[in-house]
Amino acid sequence: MTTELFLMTHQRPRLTDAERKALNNAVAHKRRVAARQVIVRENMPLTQCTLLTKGFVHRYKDTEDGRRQILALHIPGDFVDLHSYPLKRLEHSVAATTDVEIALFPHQAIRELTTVSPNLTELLWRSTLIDAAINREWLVSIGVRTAAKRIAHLMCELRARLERIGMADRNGFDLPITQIDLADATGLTPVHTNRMLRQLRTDGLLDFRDRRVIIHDLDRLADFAEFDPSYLFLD
Amino acid sequence: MTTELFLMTHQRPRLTDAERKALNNAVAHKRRVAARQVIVRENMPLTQCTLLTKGFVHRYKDTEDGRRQILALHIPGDFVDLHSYPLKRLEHSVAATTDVEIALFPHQAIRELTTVSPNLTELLWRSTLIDAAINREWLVSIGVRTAAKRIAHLMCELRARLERIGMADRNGFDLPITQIDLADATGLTPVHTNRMLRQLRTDGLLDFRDRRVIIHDLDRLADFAEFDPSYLFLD
DNA sequence: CGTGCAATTGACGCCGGTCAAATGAGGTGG
DNA sequence: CCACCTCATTTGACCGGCGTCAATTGCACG
Repeated sequence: MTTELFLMTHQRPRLTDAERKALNNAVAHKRRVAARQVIVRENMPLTQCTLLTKGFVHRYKDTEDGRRQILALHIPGDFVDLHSYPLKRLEHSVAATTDVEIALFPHQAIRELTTVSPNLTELLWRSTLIDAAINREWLVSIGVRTAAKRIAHLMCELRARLERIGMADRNGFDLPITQIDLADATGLTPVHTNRMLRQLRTDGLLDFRDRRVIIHDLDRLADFAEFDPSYLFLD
Repeated sequence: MTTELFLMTHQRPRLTDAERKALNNAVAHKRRVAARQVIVRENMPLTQCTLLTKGFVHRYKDTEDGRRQILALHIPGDFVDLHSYPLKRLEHSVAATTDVEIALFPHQAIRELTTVSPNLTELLWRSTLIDAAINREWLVSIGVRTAAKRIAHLMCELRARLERIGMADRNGFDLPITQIDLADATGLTPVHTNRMLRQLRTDGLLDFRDRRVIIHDLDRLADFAEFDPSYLFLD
């Protein structure tokens, strides 16, 4: 089922089988997109939403002086731009990090869902707000945490999110992004990101190489990063 | 009308008079809160939402090492914690910046609104997502902008938002926050914030003193800050 | 085998943080 | 009405984390 991972990560409010089926039926069609291709361009009028079913996607904003801030990293099961339904456009862009598979939901179909089921409305709404909570935690990271802790914190977050869809365990996970992506997500330079990764590796906290994160002692890493997952609303 | 400023700042989707009235009737009661008092505490179960009708409020998170990151500044007409309706708790705290007046909406009343009116649902949902868009723009600010530009950008944002509710014009606005608040919002230290304010003043871009922002040339300020208001969805 | 991009490392510089102290303004109690 | 306290603002001196610049290495791919 296309929406399987999404529903797996959103346990509340509880849905009836009819509601689950209705959500799944709202898919208009599916698409594949190649790595590094732009999926949604900033400020373009939108009429559908994107659910990520396979691969990784990132949301980002380019600045005048050629810098890029990554605003979010999305994993399978994430409703990447559900917020385009009430907003009708996005103020940032979305691109495929890896080769991906996506499912498209016409805004009109979502509106019908919200008309029929307040329960489903609440769940979809909630989903967009958990994304916002993650945005805020990143604000805290970039605002007050040191470079090494920012990276460590992000890794803890990704691990927790990936674990829920069966793509991570306590010892690590595959992370198909570059150090440049990681730098743009944490507000650091690639050079300094590299140095901090080396330090984290030397300290035995984290080993990120060849697109894979290896964690030797998750508790110690979480402790170092001051990671408290309550902002993820994992429930 | 309690919801007057809120409706003034959310023009779409268009509401019928009945919908406006229904929203207004969802207010359970009003309260005053003194400056610096906490209104919502992190992770406490919530059963109602807070609409700010008078004064300023901020959302923030404290870190273990005693630092504070301000996540949002709210002005009259803002639905400060509407996101608590789908989330049932907040992962951050909310406090009164000044003496404030607030109106409280029980979650149950909001649920009834969403059951009755998809239109109203979309508007409320949209409101929470505009807050999220502002969070993301702050992420860009802290992630890639220099100290002076961060401050200038925030001032442009606040001016634009305040103008819409008649509390600012092109020449400036009252801003009842301290330099410490400003520092915590921009991810800077109070000392450096003070230095940057002096520089902005010297450069003739911005004069923030005695709780008032004076702008001599808005276009020049916006240009310096690379301020593009599209993320505010002002319409 | 050349091309291009990611990863890595060293040298150096600067933006913004830290520390410390002075000034000023508002509030409160004697 | 003044003494005193508290907190915001301001400034100077110094420091360090992270950025900048530049070069090298490694790897994938055509």
